[in-house]
Amino acid sequence: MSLPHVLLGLLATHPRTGYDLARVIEEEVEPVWKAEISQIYPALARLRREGHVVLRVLGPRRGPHRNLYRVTAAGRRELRRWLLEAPPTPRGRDDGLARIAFLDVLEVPERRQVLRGYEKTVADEIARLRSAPPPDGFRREAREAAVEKLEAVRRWSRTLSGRPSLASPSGGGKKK
Amino acid sequence: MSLPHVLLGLLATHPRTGYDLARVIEEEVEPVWKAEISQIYPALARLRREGHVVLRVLGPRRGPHRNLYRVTAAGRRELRRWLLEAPPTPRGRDDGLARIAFLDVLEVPERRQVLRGYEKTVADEIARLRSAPPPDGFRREAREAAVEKLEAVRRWSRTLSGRPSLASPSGGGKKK
DNA sequence: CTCGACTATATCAACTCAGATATAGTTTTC
DNA sequence: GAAAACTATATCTGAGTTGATATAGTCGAG
Repeated sequence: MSLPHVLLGLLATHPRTGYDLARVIEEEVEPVWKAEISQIYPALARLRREGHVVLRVLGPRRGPHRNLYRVTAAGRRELRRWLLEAPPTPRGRDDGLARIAFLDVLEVPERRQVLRGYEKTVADEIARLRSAPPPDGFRREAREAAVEKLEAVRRWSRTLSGRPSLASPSGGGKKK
Repeated sequence: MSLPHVLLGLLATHPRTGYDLARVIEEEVEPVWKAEISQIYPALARLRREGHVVLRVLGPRRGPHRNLYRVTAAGRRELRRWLLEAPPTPRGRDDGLARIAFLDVLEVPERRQVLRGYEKTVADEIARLRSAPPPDGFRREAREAAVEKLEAVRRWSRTLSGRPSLASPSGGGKKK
């Protein structure tokens, strides 16, 4: 439900084409929200139907023709409304942690292997985000927050791996 | 792509009905993975078609009849395969942070308001997870990792709110 | 004894999301 | 000058996800 609002947010500073939006999302808002180009075109069409954006067709200066989208006053109102609305509780979906949750079914050496794999995935993503040029404004802040989340799970994962034995979970304690 | 594997993971310890699975997911694996009951029934049917679980119908001891699902050897193999597979890079989707990313379009007092709302959502979720009884085994570890993520964004958000002015992002610096 | 809560299965419509494919002009590289 | 890479729009299939609704038996409260 947030993709249309992300698009409105990006269009709020200056008008862009669908293709531009896809690039900006990938480069600047990615850890916080992502979308395939195939998702963006229908979303823009819908925003247009709802009167939140208007479209101007540009003659092909270079390359094929471009559809330039611009936010309307109604679009800005809708963006404000969404921003001030309370966010839903965070989506509970993390493929890496889901694997960790069922580590009991594996033997101890395999548990270590899974943890190493998880740490690598997280570390790679942190590296990718750190090496990319930081976006402007609060998009930069949001990205930093995303990095903080990743750093937190990395620290946690290292602590778990470093435990003398992964034989039994929760540090071996079984005080129920 | 992970829901079937989460179901296999839960069924690995003992057989359960679809309804049981929904309850366990909600209570124990929620911050890491979640699913509506309407998603679980078709997923079980598919696991059954694939030979990863088998079904036994129980006569209605109390209430309506129950369909009890049990993992097969093939199901355990599939679970192991998934566990040892490298996890995909974490899903980039966070409704709360998405709002933060576009804070520039608001006036400073409204920015504070949004941040307070975000902090409240995060704090509530942390409280909810802390107050719930901790699950067994690595499910507990996974939940703790999820809490660590939330704590990280909470710390980050408080730092941002505490800045003398939210007038310009990135601490007011504009070194491009 | 009726009402509401709980257990339990199941389906449906709508929407979101991912990946592939099609088309086509422009620019860059060898 | 041909091939590859880039800009740009668009559609389609399939899978994932949500929320609503239907059915029906049991149990406890009033």
